[in-house]
Amino acid sequence: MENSKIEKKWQEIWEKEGVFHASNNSDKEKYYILVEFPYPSGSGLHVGHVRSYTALDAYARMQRMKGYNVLFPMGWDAFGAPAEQYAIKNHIHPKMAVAANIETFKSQIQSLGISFDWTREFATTDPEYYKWTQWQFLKFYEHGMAYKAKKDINWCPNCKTGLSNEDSSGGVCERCGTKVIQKEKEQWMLRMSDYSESLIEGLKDTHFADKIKLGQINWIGKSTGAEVLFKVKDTNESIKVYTTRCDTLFGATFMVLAPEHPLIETLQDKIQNMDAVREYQRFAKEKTTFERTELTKEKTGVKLEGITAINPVNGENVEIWIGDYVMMGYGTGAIMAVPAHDERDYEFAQKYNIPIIQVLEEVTGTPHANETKKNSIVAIVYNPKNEKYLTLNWHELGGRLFIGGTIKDGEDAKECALREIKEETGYCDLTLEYTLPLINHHYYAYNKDKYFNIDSTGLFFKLNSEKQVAQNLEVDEKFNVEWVSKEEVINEVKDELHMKTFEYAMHPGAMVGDGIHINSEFVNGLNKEDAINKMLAYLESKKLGNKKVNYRLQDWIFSRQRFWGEPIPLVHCDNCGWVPVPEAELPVLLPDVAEYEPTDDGESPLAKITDWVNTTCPKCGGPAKRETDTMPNWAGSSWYFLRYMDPHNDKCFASPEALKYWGKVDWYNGGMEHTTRHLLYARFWNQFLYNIGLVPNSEPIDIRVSHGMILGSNNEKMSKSKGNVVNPDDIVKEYGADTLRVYEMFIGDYEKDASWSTESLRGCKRFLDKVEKLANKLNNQSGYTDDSIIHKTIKKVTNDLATMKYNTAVSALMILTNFYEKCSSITKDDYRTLLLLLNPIAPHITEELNEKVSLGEMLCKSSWPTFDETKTIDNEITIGVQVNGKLRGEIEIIKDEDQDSIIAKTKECPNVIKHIEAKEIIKTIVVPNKIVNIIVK
RNA sequence: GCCCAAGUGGCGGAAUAGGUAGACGCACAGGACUUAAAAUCCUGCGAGAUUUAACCCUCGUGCCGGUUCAAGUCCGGCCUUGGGCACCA
Repeated sequence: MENSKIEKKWQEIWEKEGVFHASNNSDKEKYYILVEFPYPSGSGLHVGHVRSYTALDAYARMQRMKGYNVLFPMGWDAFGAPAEQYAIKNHIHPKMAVAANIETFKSQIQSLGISFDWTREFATTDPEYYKWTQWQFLKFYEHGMAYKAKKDINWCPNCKTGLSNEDSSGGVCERCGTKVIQKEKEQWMLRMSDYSESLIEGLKDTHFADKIKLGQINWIGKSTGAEVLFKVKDTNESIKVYTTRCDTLFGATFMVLAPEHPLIETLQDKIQNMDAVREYQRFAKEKTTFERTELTKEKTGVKLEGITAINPVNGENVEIWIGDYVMMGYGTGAIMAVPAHDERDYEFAQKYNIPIIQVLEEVTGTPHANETKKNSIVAIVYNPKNEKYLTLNWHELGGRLFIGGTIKDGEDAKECALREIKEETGYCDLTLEYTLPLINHHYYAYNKDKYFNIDSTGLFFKLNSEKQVAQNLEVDEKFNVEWVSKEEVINEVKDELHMKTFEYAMHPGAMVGDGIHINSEFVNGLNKEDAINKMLAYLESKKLGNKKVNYRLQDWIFSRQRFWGEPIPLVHCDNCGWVPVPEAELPVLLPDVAEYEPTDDGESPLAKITDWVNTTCPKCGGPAKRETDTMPNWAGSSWYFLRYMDPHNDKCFASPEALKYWGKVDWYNGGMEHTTRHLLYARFWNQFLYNIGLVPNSEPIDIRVSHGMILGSNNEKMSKSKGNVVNPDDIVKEYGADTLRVYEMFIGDYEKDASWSTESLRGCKRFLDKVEKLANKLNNQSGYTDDSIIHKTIKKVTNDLATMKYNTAVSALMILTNFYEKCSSITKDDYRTLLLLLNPIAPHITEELNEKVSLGEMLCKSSWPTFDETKTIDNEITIGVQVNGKLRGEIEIIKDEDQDSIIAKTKECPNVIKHIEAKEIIKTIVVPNKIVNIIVK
């Protein structure tokens, strides 16, 4: 059979009969399946598009056959930089290039037989569509959700446009990879951060995959903490900081302000080193220009000389620094620094020699009544020459330990450690590398029959030379001094305190874990959580601070200095300020010109088109200028799923009836790369529309799934430069659309990446050929030849198509086909059911075969086969027999056969007999219908 | 550094309320058909030991340990790869 002929034939029949048109007036239950619309690039359809379109098409086709009124639309996300770049080069209007690309994409998609309802097609660049994008922007504006702000924005010097944080992640422009710089510019913003909490909460009303929910939650970045006020000594000013660790307030030894913090200006007369401060501010700004993301992440800062803050809980003086590791855009732009318990503060304090006060210590061992308190040390000595550690092997008296000891009166930890090392091992030429955080350890000393609770200081020494003096041991000190490797330490040192000390020594720095508080007056002895609560209550009662939730999510920078985007429908009048374009005048059309070069001063190309810019004020009729910024690419895709419900409405963006009938998108598929940004924007947009009463659901999407990429046969991303690109057109031409569809469904787990293999593709062609050949062995009987296999297959395919397990659905159909191939003849019912089940994945060939052997109505208009659960369960089952957990034989049983009978059968199994004879049977486990395990001794 | 996902034959991948590991497909090998090739059909195909052969046996789902009658699947600790975030206080 000639593929291209029959494919074309059926595509035309479907089109002519309108079988895939969704009706807005239907008694059937609705089902809305959506696949992300593509950006119609010049390079045409990618085999990756084929994967997700086919997958969702298969599901849509099955749902229709099951009797749902399925909405499965397609359109074009056609605004964006590539079309504009192309237009700049070739001096044609971008809409020309877009129209040509759409035509290519559409014919490619149609050649695959995807059952989109093309009557609902639109592009985001259609004026009839972007009219409503503009209209919705005005709703944001009317409700105070859009505002213009002078902001340091991410600026791409190459594209000459502002970028959102999302578009410039990693410090480079997403489009061209140029390093992003900071530029101050007036930008339209949407108050997306107002929706932070609601965007987290709303996830509960969705059925997104967990990893997608998690991705969104992380992106929003909620954190709970406190704002605390630090007074600046001898002024009326105070500094507000945000912290998640107010329990460590007693350990705050300095503060750090963001370089742009306004307090610096307020107190500039008091700051004695203003020159240095100014220079640092310049340095910090420059740094963002160049190497913000580069490796050199060493902390830098400048102390503000002449001003001091006061720790609100203990009245201590606190140094004030500025440093660029504190960001103005998060929290309050100022932090209290607790070097003992925060890695970054620790690094900073180390570099600038600022005191470190530990206020939380880890607890090891088990507490007991009547403990004796004392202070001790654990000393770890490292010999860099042979990379070994000094240990004492106490054998059965305590195993392998480092050197320990009790601090005597008048001695500090270091002196104690040096003394103990000398007495016990004789080594005396040492350098102290680090003093490690205190550990609170509980233990029982057998030799003294006493419980102890010690504060243990860990010390990490480096051995300079192997110079030794004589040991000075007490009578009960019976150990061997041994140097051992790191591995031996990890494997052999069992004592909790010593092990923990070693961990600290390996990773010196701040102690960020939980424990009990010390040096902290009223929170001493409390753990982290309790201390946070008590501190919060204290701060609130003294009006020094309050509980505060912060989010990383920021407002959405909604302006772009580009030509090829939706014009922002506002005009600026010197008398009236910003005035919305009246609804009757929407859409604000892009002008028909042929020059789109961006301007050097960062204005949109539209700014040069004076005919377009100059207008009259809708309010006072005086002269006014249009806003020349356009909307970001994400705007059009933030609500397109609503437009599909009622795509040709010219009275509103979609009628309330249509919105109500179609409701949420039931099943939304897209790339993993869009699961944070696009999905978050779309949810935000929809939640806003819901809040102002324009849509019936707060959440627009019920289930979201993502597909894996199709890689080249060399396991790398397909790209022209790597020469591993597979063009779907070539495959359709050579093997047929159905083969390509079956192969892409069979290629592997839908949600994971998969690499292309033309050999495997041929296997799928073979499968379809086999299906075709079955047409020659039909008999005249009715009913199914084998109830068991067909009902099992119906069940498997039905469930697999609804859970995105396309690969195993295809596999089940292959098994069924292989089975029928072995039969001398099969019934028409057998064959028609096989064709029905295969139809969603391979629609053309199955329709053709169905027609050829006159099995009945067109498959896509027929009902989906149903299965009888009882027929999917086998009556005779082969189960395994294990002896001591190892498979030794198989037996045939009747379903739910009684245990005694099963056990009797196992005893007849020759190989089982071999393994149990002359042995005592201890236990026999019979798992009904699964397995038998005989335990012998 | 942090978060997430994944490691199963020569390859793509099946199998998770713990219960016969390797379904299905590819590649490969042998055979049938053919003057021949392609196509098609049949058989074999994790590793190893033994055997004329079969049966059978041992090992085997990244590594180490644990729970269990039983672990690819559960728990603890690593290693590797891929992806996301990256000074978020």
